Amino acid sequence: MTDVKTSDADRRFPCDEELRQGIELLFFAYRDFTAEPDAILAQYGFGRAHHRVIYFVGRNPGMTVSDLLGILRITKQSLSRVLGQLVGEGFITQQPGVRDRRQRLLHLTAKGVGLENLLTERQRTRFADAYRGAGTGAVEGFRTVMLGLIDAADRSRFPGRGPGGERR
Amino acid sequence: MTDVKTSDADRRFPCDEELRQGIELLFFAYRDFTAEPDAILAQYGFGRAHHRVIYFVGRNPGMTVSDLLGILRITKQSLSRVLGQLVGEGFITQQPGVRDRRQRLLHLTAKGVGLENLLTERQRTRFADAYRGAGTGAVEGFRTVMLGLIDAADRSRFPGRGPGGERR
DNA sequence: AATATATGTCAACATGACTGACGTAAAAAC
DNA sequence: GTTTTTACGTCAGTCATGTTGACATATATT
Repeated sequence: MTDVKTSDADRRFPCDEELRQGIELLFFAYRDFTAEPDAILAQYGFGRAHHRVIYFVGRNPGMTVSDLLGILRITKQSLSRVLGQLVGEGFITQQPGVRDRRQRLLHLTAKGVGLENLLTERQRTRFADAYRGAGTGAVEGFRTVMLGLIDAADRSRFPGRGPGGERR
Repeated sequence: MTDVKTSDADRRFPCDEELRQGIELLFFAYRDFTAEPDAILAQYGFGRAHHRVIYFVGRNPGMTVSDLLGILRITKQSLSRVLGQLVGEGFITQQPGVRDRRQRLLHLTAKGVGLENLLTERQRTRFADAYRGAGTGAVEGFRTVMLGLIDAADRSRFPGRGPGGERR
């Protein structure tokens, strides 16, 4: 295991400059990370919101509308328009849940999988390049810091390797 | 220096699961990172766009409108509305450049500094907690990966420590 | 003197978020 | 078995933030 140990001396108070660099890294990374898919989406008459829905439904097949709302943290009215378009244009299907027939379980269609791949491909490539250039130790560090930035309640969405996330 | 060396064996191809976790880490981190300031901004009748302007003007006093447009990557018409409000309500001042009198050099007023601190404070705290919990090695890794995600043209905005960023 | 640059402005439009109100079907509780 | 809660949907209106396109003005540059 890449178990770079973290001494107590390592856990000092970060200075203002470091913190602001973090803030800016996040801003620029997000800006550039979303730019390519946005350009593709525009050709379909879709926006970033559509990508998010397609992405998470692709990642969690059979998820409920509530699940999706919990991830996106938007209102059902906001989701409704976007999801409605995706269902209407045949990218996503809804089917009643078996245990609970009030639920509409969401799945990508073949067409939906195609678009998901097209969009996410760019983002995967961006991460693959960044990861490969950085090495696994850096990737571990990246993961640990990112988990620390995320609200504690949502850290459990990232199970697995490394103590960084679960602690605290 | 914290010079964790990165062997060639370390630079393997990341698997799909790792890449998707990266994508999701970025989504959740950005979502949670912006939530607190957004809530404060709403009380001022402002939005996230105002925060971005206040942040970068605070960080680069005397910057030009062009500089700001280059960072935000939005149109001047979009910026105009937001910047106009901030100037109109006394958070930002514009003064003609000395060398080039066409420029409007941007500065925060005392009121602007106050709001900037109020907003950015939350984000700094979030980063401080994440950094302290992770240790300096992890922070280095975070920085390296984030730089790799950012378009090469903008990496020079993050000078200094570590080889991770300048290479490539 | 002509051209390019830095900035601003008017107008129209799209996206994606919000609130509030109301409706329906199915599950859960009493 | 009736009531209540839950999951989901919908209509209507509003706001913030982005877009394009056209035009204006002052100052630098050629």
